[in-house]
Amino acid sequence: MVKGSGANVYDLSSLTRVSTPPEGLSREGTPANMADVAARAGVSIATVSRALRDLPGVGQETRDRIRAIADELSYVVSPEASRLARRETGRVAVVVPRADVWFYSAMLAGLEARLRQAGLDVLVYQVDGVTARSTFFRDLPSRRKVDAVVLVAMPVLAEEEKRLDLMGAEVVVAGGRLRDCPHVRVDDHEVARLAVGHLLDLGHRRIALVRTSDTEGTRWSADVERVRGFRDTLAAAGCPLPEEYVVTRPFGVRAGADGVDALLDLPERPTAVFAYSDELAVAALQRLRERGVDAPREMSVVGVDGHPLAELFDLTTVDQGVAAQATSTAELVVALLRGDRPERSTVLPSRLVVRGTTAAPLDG
Amino acid sequence: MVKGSGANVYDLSSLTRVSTPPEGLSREGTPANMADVAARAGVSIATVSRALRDLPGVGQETRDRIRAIADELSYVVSPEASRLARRETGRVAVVVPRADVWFYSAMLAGLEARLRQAGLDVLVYQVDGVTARSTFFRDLPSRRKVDAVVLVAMPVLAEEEKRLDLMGAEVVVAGGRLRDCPHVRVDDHEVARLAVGHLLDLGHRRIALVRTSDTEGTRWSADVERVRGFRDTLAAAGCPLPEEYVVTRPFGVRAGADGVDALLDLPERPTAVFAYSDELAVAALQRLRERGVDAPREMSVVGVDGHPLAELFDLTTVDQGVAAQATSTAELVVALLRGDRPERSTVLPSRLVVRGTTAAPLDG
DNA sequence: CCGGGTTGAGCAAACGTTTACGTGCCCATC
DNA sequence: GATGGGCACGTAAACGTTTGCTCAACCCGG
Repeated sequence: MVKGSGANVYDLSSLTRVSTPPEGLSREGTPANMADVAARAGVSIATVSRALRDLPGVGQETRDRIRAIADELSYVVSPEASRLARRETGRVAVVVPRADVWFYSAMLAGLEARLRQAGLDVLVYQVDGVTARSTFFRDLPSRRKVDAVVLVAMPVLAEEEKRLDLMGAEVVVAGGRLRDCPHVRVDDHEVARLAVGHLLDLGHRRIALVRTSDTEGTRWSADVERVRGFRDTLAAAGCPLPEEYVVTRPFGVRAGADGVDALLDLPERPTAVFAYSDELAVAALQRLRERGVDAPREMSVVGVDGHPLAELFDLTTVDQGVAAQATSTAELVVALLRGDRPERSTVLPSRLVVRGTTAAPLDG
Repeated sequence: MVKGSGANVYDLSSLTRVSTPPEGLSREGTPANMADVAARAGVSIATVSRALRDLPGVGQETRDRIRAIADELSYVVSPEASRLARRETGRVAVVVPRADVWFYSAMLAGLEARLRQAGLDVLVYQVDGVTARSTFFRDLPSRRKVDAVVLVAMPVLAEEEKRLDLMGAEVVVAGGRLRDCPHVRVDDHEVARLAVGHLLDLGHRRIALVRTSDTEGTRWSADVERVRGFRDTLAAAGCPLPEEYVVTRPFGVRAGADGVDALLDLPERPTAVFAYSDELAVAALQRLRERGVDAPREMSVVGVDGHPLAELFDLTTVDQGVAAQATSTAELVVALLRGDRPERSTVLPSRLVVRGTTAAPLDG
């Protein structure tokens, strides 16, 4: 307490309604302020701020005293006030089509874990369907609420892309790419090549693809590339690809089963199926079983993802390391917010995991 | 700049660094302020605030003009400032053990959807394991950041419960109950009764339970009640229950498989299994198949949840209406924040869905 | 013409921090 | 014994809204 005409430099009127701070937790109800802590410690608000944030310019003794008092009052800073003053929110929005689908929930889980470590809060936005998406990009509900937005495998129309600039936050893409946004993904062409290459190696020549559609006409990079990888790999091996071998079904738990049905009813059945995701593949396996078709003897199945179920069902799959993608994306976000100039584009490896649902075909 | 001596009441110095607002989006970079809008409209900040929030006291013409200008500048309020002033955050924390497990992700999805409708943002916290939980309750990282906290099926120690009061926000529980917190759940005793009752009706007498443990010693109400329901129903029917028939395995995708293994190796096998969740049940079915035990002929299986996989695998289950629980919880939160006095405790119905994995036992 | 009610709008004080600047004070240095 | 440089801390101006007051103008019936 250096200068000050009297002892009490901070007259009570400045202390937001504190008249006689009771012994307990400041005034009833409302949580303690910095002002309360400052008053008790007999220092200025500025000093409290510095002390609590480990900034220099505060004596060790004062610092300890302030700490103790803050603790006693169980004081925490008001994030609103703090962020208003420092112009950043400490929040990141994670945008997914829906939170209850494994791929997205796994991404969300990984992102949250890593971002939390960095002291950032995670806001979830579910944006599903074309209309929800267009409203999202029209209103940009996350504007000014977050420091960064992570779009998880979200297809975006060209005109919507333009509005990204208005977001007023770093935009990062996970599990695909979009415009010139920094992103983290796997090489989906390679994913398909791994899966189909494995089937070719086993001797398959009649290989089908089962995928789900967004039913919305927007092309998502991962989708496009995976299909292209499928076609390219077959073409490179000189395999014919009848159009009926590419089956698209609306997203849902039955998609894989329906896809298999279509394939089994074909005059010339494929001997192997490349399923777009493990969930699809598991559903496919189940339907095969129901129809008495033995996998892998009569039909091989390979999925994509690295879903826990794949292990359970002994499913051959291309693991795209969702957890790694999530962590890497989170790190990208953190680096951008710190003002670093991180690698703007990371392509993580995918890995073929051979299990029991693929084998050589019965007939050559 | 107190009382305006001239026409320009809001002199530029108050307009945060605006010297000559260019035609475009206010000053470069930084988003537009209310002050910018006010200046352009030639009105006071207060009027802008009222106009944009549909508060009375603004002429229709002025209101329209302000709206147009705000639109043109693509202005959005700063949530920090707004919330600092009105003392509420407009945010709700959803706390789950982990986001990548179906039950929690489905809850999260349902909560987000409904809360978003109400204009609330959703912050996710993953709090898994006993140490993470104790830190969570020690630091209460969500303090002052949210208006309400939704704990989703989260076991809490007695001493941790005490700290809930410090949260400084409404605390609501989904999928269970806790202290005197308002909550939404199903009757888990009834859930077990439905499942086991169904098996008894089919003629089973040797019925086992497979559950997962949190490995942490904390008892979660739903767990306790489900186990009790299981025991009570069997007891009421005069069924013996050897202790080996209650199998607990650590959480994970293998839990169901491991549980089944233990049961199959018993000298006297049960004829039916009540699985704690559909994921467990599906894993159990798979292991039965691998070991050549036919379900339901040699062993009936019933799960709990209403997981999409249950339909796919034709699994008999007790649907606990996760979506309904989520929605109902969200509505409870909204009502509490509005200051209503809603029903503090809602018990939603659960429903037995009979499918193909349960049948009469082979031997009486 | 007058008084009272209504309406539209501005003033300024919060809200609770952060931070660029000051300002004494102590101590080492020449 | 000045000089000057840290150090510890205080001052006050942001940060961008919300909201209780105040006030002028206008309308209308009497």
